[in-house]
Amino acid sequence: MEYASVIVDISHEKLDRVFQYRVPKELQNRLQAGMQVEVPFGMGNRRMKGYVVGLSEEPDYPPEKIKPLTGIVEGSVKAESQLIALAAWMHERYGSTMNQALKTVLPVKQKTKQKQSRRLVLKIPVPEGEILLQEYERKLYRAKARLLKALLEEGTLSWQKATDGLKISAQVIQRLANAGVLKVEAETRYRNPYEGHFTKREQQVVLNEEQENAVEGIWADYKEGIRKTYLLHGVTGSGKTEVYMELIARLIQTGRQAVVLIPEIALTFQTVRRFYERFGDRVSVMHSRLSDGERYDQFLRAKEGEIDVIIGPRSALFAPFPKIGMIIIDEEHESSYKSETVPRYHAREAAVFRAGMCGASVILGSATPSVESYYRAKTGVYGLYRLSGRYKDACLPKVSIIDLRTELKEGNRSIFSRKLREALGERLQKRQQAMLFINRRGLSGFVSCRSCGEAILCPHCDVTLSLHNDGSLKCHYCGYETHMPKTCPSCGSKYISGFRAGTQQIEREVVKIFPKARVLRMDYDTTRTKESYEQILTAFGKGEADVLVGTQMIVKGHDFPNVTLVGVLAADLSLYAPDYRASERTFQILTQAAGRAGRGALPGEAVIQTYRPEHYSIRTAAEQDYENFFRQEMLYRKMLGYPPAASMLGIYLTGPSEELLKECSERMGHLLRQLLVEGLVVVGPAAAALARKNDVYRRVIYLKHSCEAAILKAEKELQRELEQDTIWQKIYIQFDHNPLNAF
DNA sequence: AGCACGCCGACT
DNA sequence: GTCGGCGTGCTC
Repeated sequence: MEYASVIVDISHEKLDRVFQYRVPKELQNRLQAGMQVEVPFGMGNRRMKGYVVGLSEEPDYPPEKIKPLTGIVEGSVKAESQLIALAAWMHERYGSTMNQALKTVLPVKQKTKQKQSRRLVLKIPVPEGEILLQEYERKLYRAKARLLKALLEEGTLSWQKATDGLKISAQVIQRLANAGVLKVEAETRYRNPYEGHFTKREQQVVLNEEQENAVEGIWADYKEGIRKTYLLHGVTGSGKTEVYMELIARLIQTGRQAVVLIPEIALTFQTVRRFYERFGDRVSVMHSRLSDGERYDQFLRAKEGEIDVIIGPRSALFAPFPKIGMIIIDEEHESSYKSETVPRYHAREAAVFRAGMCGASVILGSATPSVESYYRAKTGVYGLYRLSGRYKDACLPKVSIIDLRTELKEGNRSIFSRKLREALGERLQKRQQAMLFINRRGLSGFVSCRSCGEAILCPHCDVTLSLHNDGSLKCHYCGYETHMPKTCPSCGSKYISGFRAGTQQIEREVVKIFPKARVLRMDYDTTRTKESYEQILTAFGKGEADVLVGTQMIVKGHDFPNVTLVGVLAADLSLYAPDYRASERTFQILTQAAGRAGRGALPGEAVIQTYRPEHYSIRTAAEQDYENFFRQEMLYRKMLGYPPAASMLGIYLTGPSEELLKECSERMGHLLRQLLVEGLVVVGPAAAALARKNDVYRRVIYLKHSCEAAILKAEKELQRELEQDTIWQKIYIQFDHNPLNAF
């Protein structure tokens, strides 16, 4: 193949296309798609890196204008053509440049890291080397002679020493390597980050009837060549992992590989151990603590066929396995599966696409499935299996809902209800542990009434209005604006204010009431580093504290058998996030929180305090009734045209000038409203939830339509319009399909 | 993105 | 007359 199609490593729309380069003869047998190359670019022929996305015999461009590429980037490897196709899909679907898509998909090794960690090893017998050395000296091959001499003396030489100390160029090393005189080896052989911690154990796994049913059902489909997506809906502790492992064990027998995606936070010692004990070192674990180099090594192992299973966060999806048979996404409802940076891909969607290419099945597991996935399962798009029993007879905790309005009426102004205070005292006396959880995710100063519990909502969007410093209330979806009222619009009470409560206050309050209690606090302030996060959890697990106070992070991950009480301080807080997914998140977080109590032999109890005890997501979470929650939530989504009842596209506009951005966003809103797409709803423009970040202003427009094809059509047409005027080049525009979080 | 070409204002 | 402003256009 004489010509290579290259995407240059500059993320700019104007350069987001392939450029052809001639492949020098000596590289023609080595160069493959997916590799990184160095090319001369532009009139100054400045050296750029780029990705090879294709090779061809014939040029598509006047051959006399085609320049030769200058080299292959050290350490770059051939990618599965699948991964390039996946990048192309991401580029298309999420509107990133091809370069950005390739960068997220292809493993790249840090050049500096590699140099230090490589060494040269002599590969021929010493006598033979000495003869060769004489020949080199005779022919005045100075560099080769110098290198060979050093190797004959030392046997091995670090790359660093050879290049810097002996001034040997990479080309000379390459040539000697090709001649078989030496070999370049990675100093640190593939390191297995968990090696030695666990041993594989042959174990008799006994599945219960529901687990058996799921495994046999999915496996029967698989054997018949049916590939689809399944939802495994199993309550916490019902043994989803056993189902995954059994399926993986069978899959491996057929010579295929499996990818297991896990939210970073759930990637604990316990999870990892179970996989190691079952599959031994044929498993690789990706971990945020792995350096880029180590991550790359794991990918290399996958490529070389040294492993069958890879476990990791969403990026593990890009493991270069030759033949994936199953992709498993555990806790599929977790928002960490959606990338927060361009390309804003969702691992679930990307997994389904990749599975389609390589003939794999996808298994989504969750105790509280996302509304989208459950909707698809209900409508028959996904297969559905249920696990309803907790094993070892552990029973679900007893949940009580406390109405904080009643507490207020009866004179209790404290953040603890009488019930919670009593329960807490009881645990302290019995030397059991308790967790206090404050649900303050995505809070941006909403206003609620302490008397009736109502929050002030946007009359158009049904999400909470945000209180701004100037005293105004604004909607982050449509831009509606009003003044902060003096009294509650629904009941007239004057107990109305922005809600302020944090983990520090709770900690202080606990110590005030129970001076002897040992309290640990876990929130963004106390967990700046990854280590402190684990330290706190370990300390609490060892019983070094009686009470753990924290935000969302305490309800995910670790099991604490001695915790018998979970208190949710204000369950409705997350209901007021300015975001249509607020109810769904509240249900999920409350279900998870309640599930933390009584994981061991002792029975558990959960106390949920709220101003809105009648809200369906709080009620159904207390009853652990997903089905009922889903029914009510779908009604709401249908009524207001939110996903999955409709399709939604977030258009994010950012720029340094507030006026220009405002003008552009208004012009875009106008353009969109003039598009001839029937039934298209244009919401906004409005200031983003985070209206300014690092002095860059942010605005949003949302598109809604009952049919996704219409949204895609509108997006295409908008993009065509945007090319007509250079004004759009002055701001940044991003597209986000079915956004999960407020921008 | 970066770099050259090019066409107008204020300066040794 | 020249130096330098940044608008426009191109990059295999």
